[in-house]
Amino acid sequence: MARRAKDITDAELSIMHVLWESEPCTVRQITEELYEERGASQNATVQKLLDRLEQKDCVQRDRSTWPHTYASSVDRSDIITKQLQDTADKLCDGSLTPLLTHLIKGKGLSSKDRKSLRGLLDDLDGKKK
Amino acid sequence: MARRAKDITDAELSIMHVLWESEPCTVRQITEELYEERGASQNATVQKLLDRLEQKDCVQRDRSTWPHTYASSVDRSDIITKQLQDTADKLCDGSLTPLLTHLIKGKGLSSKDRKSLRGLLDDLDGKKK
DNA sequence: TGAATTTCAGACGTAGCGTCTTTATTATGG
DNA sequence: CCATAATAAAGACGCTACGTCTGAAATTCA
Repeated sequence: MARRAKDITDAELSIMHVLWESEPCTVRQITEELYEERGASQNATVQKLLDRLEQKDCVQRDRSTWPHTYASSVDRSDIITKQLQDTADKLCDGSLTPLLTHLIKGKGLSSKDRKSLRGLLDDLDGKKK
Repeated sequence: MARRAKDITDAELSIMHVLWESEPCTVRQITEELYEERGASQNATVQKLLDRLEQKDCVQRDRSTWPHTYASSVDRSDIITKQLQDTADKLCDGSLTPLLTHLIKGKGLSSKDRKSLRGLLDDLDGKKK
């Protein structure tokens, strides 16, 4: 089987969400944000998830502080890009355009959305010209 | 952890691709398509994957024929929808619009693409009016 | 009926995930 | 300077899913 770069799991993603909201963070802060009661085990779980995120190059760890502080080294849009490219690879031979047309054809698009998208397209056309 | 509807795995997806190309299919046909040499074990693997796909309501199985024949009961665009919605749920609070703008802002968009997208938007506006 | 094919049920090894326990390390208040 | 609390580090555990394979029952056809 093809060995793709590791995906971010759900539990890991919940940690990324905390970091994206307020960086940098200590383990303690993250645990308090995610768990109702903060015991030793919850702390260790968060720590482990951070370890793995560090290995995946998704968070940066500052060992000069005590306690260590963590900051995200990828932002939401990086992950969106990766995810969309992944979907395109698996389902559309790698081309993103089918995803786009699919999204546009879908229901949940208000007239305001359409307007702003048209604006984006205009910008692109303008720059290219 | 949240229990989402099962995703289609890579091996399962390769089977779906075969079905999407030519339905209905027997196990044998699929195996021949996917494996160089077709032994008993390869057959069983394909069978098992089809079993799981059936459980996930992704393929339909016709037990009145011999050998049984299989046909997809979801098409590519259903899975694209699910996948995009999944991404939106995880990364954009469920809204698809960020994905769209993200895609449009991305590089790989030719002027022809932009033109056809604009056409799609026009169609939508027209119908709504 | 016998041979070949297909179906069915179940097992296996591997891997990842989320969690937890234990031990070592660091900082801090008395 | 020591005792205590907090944190870091390392590793184990149970679970689930995945892809694969084996062995036995069922079905078709010559």
